[in-house]
Order: sequence, then C-alpha cells, then structure tokens
Amino acid sequence: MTPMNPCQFYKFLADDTRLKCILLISQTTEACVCDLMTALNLDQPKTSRHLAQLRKGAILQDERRGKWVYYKLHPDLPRWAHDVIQSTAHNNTEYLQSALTTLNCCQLTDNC
Amino acid sequence: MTPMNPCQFYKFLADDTRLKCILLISQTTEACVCDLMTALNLDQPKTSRHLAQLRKGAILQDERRGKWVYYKLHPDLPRWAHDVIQSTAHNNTEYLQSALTTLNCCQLTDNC
DNA sequence: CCATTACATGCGATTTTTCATATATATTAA
DNA sequence: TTAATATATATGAAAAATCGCATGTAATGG
Repeated sequence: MTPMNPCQFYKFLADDTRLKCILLISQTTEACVCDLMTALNLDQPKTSRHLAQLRKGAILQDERRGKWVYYKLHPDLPRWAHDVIQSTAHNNTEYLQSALTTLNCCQLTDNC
Repeated sequence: MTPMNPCQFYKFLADDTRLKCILLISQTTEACVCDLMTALNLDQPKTSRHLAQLRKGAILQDERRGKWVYYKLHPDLPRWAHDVIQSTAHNNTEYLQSALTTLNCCQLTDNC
C-alpha cells in the first residue's frame, strides 16, 4: 500500500469543489455525480473532473451501478487521512450545512 | 475570533515548503527563519515568503527577539486545525525525519 | 556612522491549476 | 437501432501560485 504523501493529500483538499465533495461523501457514505452536482450547484464537467482527480489520487473509489457512478471514500485511505476528513466535516458544519441538506434531500427523493 | 475556513486552511498546507515549516514548528514549539532555511535546505527569500503567507493567514505567529524572528503555531488556531497538524506530523515521520533531525541539531548548536 | 547579519518584499517570468465549451462514452429504454 | 440520460475527457484560455533575483528594512556590534 503506497503511503499517502501528506502534501499531495492536502493539495486534493485545497479546492472548494473537491473538499466539499469529500466532506459530503464522508457524511453520507456514498453519492452519485448528479447528486453532488445538485448539492453543490455545479455544472457537470466541473464536478466530474474534480471527482476524477480524487479517484486518480486514491482519495475516492468509484463504482458504476447502471447509468450512475457512485463515489465513496477509498477503502485504502490511511487512517490519519480518514480522521482528518472526519474531523474537518464535524468541526465545520456551517461550511457544509446547506450542501449537505440538499444532498440528503436528493438522496431521499432519488430524483436525479 | 474568525473561524478558519477549511479550504483556505488546506491551501496553506498544500505546499511542500509551508507544510514542512508548519510540521517542524509543531514538533519543536518554535523555530527561527534561519533554522528552517537550514533544515529544509531552502534559500532565504523562499522561506521567508512562505512564512509570511502563514503569518498573514493566522496559521503562525511571529515574534522578533533581537536579530531573529521566531515562528510558532498561532495561539488562536482552532483545535481541529491544531489536531490536524499534530496528527499529520505524527503519522508522517518519514516525510519529516531528515528535516527534523537537522532542525534539532541547529537548535542545539545555535549556529545560525 | 558603517558594516554585518537576519529577515522581508517587489517584480517580472514561469509553472501549475482551474475553467468553459465541445465532444466522446456508457447504459438504458423505446 | 435510435434517443435520452449520466458521466468522462480533450483542449485551449484564463487565473492563480510559485520562483529567482534584486533590493529594502531592522537589529547589532564595532
């Protein structure tokens, strides 16, 4: 297992789109691209491109189920990195709140 | 107290020079610019400019004592951010090791 | 006052990152 | 097969971050 370079790891977190995707996913186990787009009010290519970076960096893992692609935290994420993500989510609720509310709503109504 | 924006916080960590300065300082309480230069084998303007960013972002606090300027973690850093820094240092010893060894040596011999 | 040491900053050049738009691929349904 | 939906990527432009070098400032010692 390649040990995650901490500077590289923080580069992945150092963008609003990517950080919010990561934090949202960490709080809901998994999310599909269209739900993240809606929750963050972003266009599709932008969302997809940032998710691709996170996938290639082994921060997220993707899984296709039918037409949808679901992203979750990568199972091989080192524990310290996982803890950083969880702690960031728990201690920055106001940063995440509105997007998380919208995402929960999306996932309940399954309307993407 | 301004709550630290998590994305902005991670932008500060997302550079090798800045991250190593932060981690080194977190493991030694404080350090002066010349010791950090030596420990990281960097030129003076580069070191100073990155430290200035961290000072302006309230990650570090500076204190002049005579000719030297000492940097330490900012006392108003939110606890979660402080914990992230500590955890990163403790879980990435190989990333920090050689610089930390050099820094400890610098600080003992006081030869800057 | 002058020289030296330690540190900070201005500035143009380079590199890196991000973005918008267009287009390609994958899956499902008709 | 065709159309529609969901997602991915290529590409060139724009924006942001970083760097090297020169220079400026602050403190100390002679």
